[in-house]
Amino acid sequence: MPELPEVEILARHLAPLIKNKRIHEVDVRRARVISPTSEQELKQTLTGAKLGELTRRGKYLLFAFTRSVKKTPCILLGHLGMTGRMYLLPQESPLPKHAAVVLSLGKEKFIFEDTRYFGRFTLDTSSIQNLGPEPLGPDFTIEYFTKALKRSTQPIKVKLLDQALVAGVGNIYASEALYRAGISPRLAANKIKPPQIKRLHEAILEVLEQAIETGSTLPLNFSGSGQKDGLFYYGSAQGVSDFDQERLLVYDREGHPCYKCGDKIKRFVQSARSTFYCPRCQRH
DNA sequence: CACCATGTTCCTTG
DNA sequence: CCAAGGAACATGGT
Repeated sequence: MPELPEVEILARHLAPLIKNKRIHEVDVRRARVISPTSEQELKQTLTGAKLGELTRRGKYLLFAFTRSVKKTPCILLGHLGMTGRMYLLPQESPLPKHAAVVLSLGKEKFIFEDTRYFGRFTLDTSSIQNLGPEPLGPDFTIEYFTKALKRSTQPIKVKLLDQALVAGVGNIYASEALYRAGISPRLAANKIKPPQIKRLHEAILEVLEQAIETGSTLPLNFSGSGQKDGLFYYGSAQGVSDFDQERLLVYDREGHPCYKCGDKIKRFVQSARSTFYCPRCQRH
């Protein structure tokens, strides 16, 4: 469930819960998620360390921590992949089936669970080196966006998923932003005219900001339940559907009427990912 | 059994 | 060398 807004919400939620907590024990249950860091290195580095700030970069979580001996601030990189979750449990609670890494923090334990194990929890920070600007930061300007789009012939929907263009947009919000901007997902990036680039830029900011704001005001279910993961952690006790219906205007709405014109929303595949759009509202 | 799924990386092709 | 496309990764839901 994790695109920028979900990761942002998670970071805000988790930050105060883990800050200044000492890591007493490190349990690596799936070595794949810590690679290329070795189990030995992770344990050696984290055991006894104290957690500090938790921040976000694109879809990545940056866990700052310090070790008592050397006071150099270090970073642990977290990524939720497609199905990752992070949350605290009471020390005595049973572990979830797909717990990948568990950190004992005293009375509680920090859980990184990930059914598909596509996520990461590693000391290797190389993957954030190639990220583009934060979409909600000062570097993501229309000028930057225009120049970057000019260099690509890829369909704009595919290009928006390129984390080197802008960091944090994923498959759901790419469709959502294009729908709001009224731009066809098939349009080549370098064919988009300035007025449309501006609209798309605005739409990206709008859709991400709105998702963060909405997520901030909801009762969230970070550890999940037996429930269908759906598209979010967002899920009140009552269920997810109402909220997602309001929040997502095109994604996963194939065959349903467009909220603007009533035409049927279409689905097709680009780079092996589903794209949803309204053929009438998004012609060029 | 078939197809689908929020993401990234690696390999191949052109 | 570079851009683009697709498969692989691993598990579960429908």
